[in-house]
Amino acid sequence: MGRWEPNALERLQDAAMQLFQERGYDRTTVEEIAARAGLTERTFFRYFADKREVLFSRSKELEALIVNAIADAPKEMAPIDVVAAALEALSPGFEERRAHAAKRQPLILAHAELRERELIKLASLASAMAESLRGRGVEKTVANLVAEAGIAIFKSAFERWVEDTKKHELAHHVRVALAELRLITAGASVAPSSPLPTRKVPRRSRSTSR
Amino acid sequence: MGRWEPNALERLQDAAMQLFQERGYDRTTVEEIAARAGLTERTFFRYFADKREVLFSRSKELEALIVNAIADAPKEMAPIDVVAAALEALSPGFEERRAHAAKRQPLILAHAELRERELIKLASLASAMAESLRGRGVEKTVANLVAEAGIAIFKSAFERWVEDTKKHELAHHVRVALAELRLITAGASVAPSSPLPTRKVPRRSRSTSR
DNA sequence: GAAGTCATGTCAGCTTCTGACATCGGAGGT
DNA sequence: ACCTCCGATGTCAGAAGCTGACATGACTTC
Repeated sequence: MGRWEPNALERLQDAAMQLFQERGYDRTTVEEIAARAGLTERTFFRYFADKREVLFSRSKELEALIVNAIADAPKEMAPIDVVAAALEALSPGFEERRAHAAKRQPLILAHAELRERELIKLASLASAMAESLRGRGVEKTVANLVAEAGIAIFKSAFERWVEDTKKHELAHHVRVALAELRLITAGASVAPSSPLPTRKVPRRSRSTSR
Repeated sequence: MGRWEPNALERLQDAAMQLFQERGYDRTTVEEIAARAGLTERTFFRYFADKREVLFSRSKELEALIVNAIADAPKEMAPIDVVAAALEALSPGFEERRAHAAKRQPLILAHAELRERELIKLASLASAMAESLRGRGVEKTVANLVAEAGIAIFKSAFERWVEDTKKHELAHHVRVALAELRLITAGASVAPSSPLPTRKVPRRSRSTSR
């Protein structure tokens, strides 16, 4: 494998985070990041397709985790519950990185460029989820909508998790968001019987996989 | 107002679309676009913050339409129905531009840069919708979720509208998407009574505004 | 017709990103 | 030990996107 100093990729990521914190994202050049990592600009672009990617390289792992969780869920489980369970399964991994997320998220929110990148990562995640659902026999348009609903739940849950001073874990917020989504869509049309229930945060419906 | 040849902005948009069709997005430079419009590169960047924006300048109008439709909806209407009605209200405007959308959408889907921009426009739309819902007294987290659900519905509906060989109007697809979303979330947990209905695409629940 | 205003042009420069080619340092074979 | 190969990194040149500062030209207004 690699000779030279090891972990070039991580060194670049660390250097980037440091510099973004020190001077802000747009007053940091790729050349500076590379220099701090003891590398050259050209090498940076061998590891990351562009400057933004240095903050998003973990997204493929996330995608894999979710896709697997969806594929492995019990056959009878309803698609929306499968997705919610898959999101809950991310909880431990997120818990480890709460501190990192707390630094990273404000940075992303402050820069449209980075917001865009985050959004396309989520869109890619949605596609992967939809694909995985179709593997379970869910029809295409439904799979797409469930995946989008899953993203909506995740966004809502993640946002609250980051801000949560009580430090509830992500899984908790996922359950809350799903319950809220159910309340929201529980109007008429499908089951014209029961008018919105009053209970605020019902117990979740299913267990987490993995 | 402006002297010189009028409609610089539209000339730039038209030139851009032409060139993107002829050579593709990334083999078209801003300089070329400006030249075809009879202007200079510098002027292009006075009208559009970056190269991508030339394809997205109408998004603010869209946002305004939706925000107003939400604000003007009847008091008693459930938030999700308010949003769906607002989306249905866009139908006529979209119908006029079906041909344009048919050229533009494949272009966007083929280029990650443009996908990103589209996604952030939708995110901005979601924020605006949530804000407008809060103006109706909807609680913050609920407003955010309803807005995200609205975006999910819109994406689903728009995608099908673009591909629809039968040329149903957008409003129709919005109703279908909302109905599907209701089926999806209609599991247990909120109303543990009725097991998933079998009907595939139920009639819509509410009327459209405008 | 002088002054002012606003859209546009000109120019210089930075940053991001890429292709082509050179180099360096270890792995493995002999 | 030596040679050869290969993969990670460096070097260089350059295109394209984007910006600030300032100049210019056209049309309005008084």
